[in-house]
Amino acid sequence: MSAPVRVRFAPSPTGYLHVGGARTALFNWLYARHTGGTFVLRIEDTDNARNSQEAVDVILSGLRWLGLDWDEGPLTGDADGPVRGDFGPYFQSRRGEIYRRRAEELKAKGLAYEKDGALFFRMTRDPVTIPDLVVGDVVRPLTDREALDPDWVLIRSDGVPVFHFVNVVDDLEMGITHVIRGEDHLSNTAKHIALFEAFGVEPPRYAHIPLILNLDGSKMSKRDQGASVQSYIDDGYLPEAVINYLSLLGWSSKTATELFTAAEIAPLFDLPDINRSNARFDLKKLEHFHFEHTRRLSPDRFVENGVEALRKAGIETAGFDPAYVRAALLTAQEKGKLFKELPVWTDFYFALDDAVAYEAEAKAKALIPAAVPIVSQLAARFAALPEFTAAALEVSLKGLAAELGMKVGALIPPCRVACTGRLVGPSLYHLLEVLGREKVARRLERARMVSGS
RNA sequence: GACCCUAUCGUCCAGCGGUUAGGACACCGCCCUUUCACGGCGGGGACCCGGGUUCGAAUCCCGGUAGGGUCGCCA
Repeated sequence: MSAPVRVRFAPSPTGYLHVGGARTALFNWLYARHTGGTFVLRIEDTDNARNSQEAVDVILSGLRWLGLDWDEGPLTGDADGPVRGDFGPYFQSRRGEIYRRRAEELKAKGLAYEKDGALFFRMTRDPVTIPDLVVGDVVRPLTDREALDPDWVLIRSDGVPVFHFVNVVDDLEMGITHVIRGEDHLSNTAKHIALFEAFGVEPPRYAHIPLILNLDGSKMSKRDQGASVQSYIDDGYLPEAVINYLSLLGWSSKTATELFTAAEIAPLFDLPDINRSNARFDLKKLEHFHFEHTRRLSPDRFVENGVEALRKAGIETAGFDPAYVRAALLTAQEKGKLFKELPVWTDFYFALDDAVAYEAEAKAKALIPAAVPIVSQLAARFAALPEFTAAALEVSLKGLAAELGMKVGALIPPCRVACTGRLVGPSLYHLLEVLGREKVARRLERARMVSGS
């Protein structure tokens, strides 16, 4: 029937991957996976001044982090490096010969002419109808400015071809069937369609997706909260959370659940279901998805991410028993915090010589003279426990509270601060079990002395 | 200035001529609870405005308004 779908993500290597670009890549990826088509990655590095291998690497690593694998395109940020696919080069900076050939074709057809050293395209004066899969048919007449001089530059006087030209030539040469891109390109599509017609070929199908704006409705620029994919990596978000959240910006599964992985979304995803209105970026909801996905994460991956997060915070876990590290980190999984915050929740497990760093407020509140008898009696009871388990510890602590005629809530803070240095943290009894008899004993003893002084 | 797109709770979505306008996030209250959370229960909160069409409009049409986008020898 219809030709196999070929879509592409064509970022310009500006040094960072914009969240809007990430969603464009995601929608292209989803459509390719939905249709069994091909997802192409092409680097639009015509603007030599700001191109570098590092800038391309940022794009590649961002996409890889998100799990958006491409079927064709560069394997590294090196424009002359290894690629996959038969439609290369995948860097526009390496496609000069193709652009020259296509420019000659237009000149031969009388549709392009030179003026002032630049090559101009003889643009149609008639309104162009843009059939869009998302918005419907859009009729784009010339604006008043354009009407003054409808022709536009294909190749600048310095010999560098402009975006509209290379974009169309590449889509044509690479056999792109569906152009899924931001709505900011909608008006310009008239130029692109006119060019395809000049080449005598059918334009691809277009799907212009709405933009992502800041929460206050302003346009999202580089410095805005959440604009860069790198910020999610740095803050320790789970990529599946970012994917999940982004997929729901402008698209809806129309099902009861909103919690999905990219692989689960692909079968449900289709172009006509995409919204027409812009969406605002709400970090709170992203955090919600992070929470949900984190709780569902396999223990192995959670521990792996956790160890890395601790390392970034300067806490080395290599010197500890792997089973201990694993058990320690896992007590924090249900909290669903960003991995950047994980050190605050688990650093006490790795305090050298059990010299727990007491948070000022926690110490002032819990490690006071009144805590001395509590801490020493707890220490005595814990020491006598046959089994050092969460369940036994709970019974023990609650039993002591009852005997002392005190509320359980009065014993908790001294014990928690003694062992963790903080007033909040993982479930107390579980954390005690993981720390183990020796560490808990040493920490209680130290807290007893600190409280008495 | 011209042209294009859009318009449902604070936010993201559902709705596609007849619904008590639904869900999620956020927010508020209560319960549970060793802290913070989780969880459970409950609550407040929206169809931008004005005209049409229709027996009947959130849904269709027109206008206005507002927001966004485009009109480069930037991408």
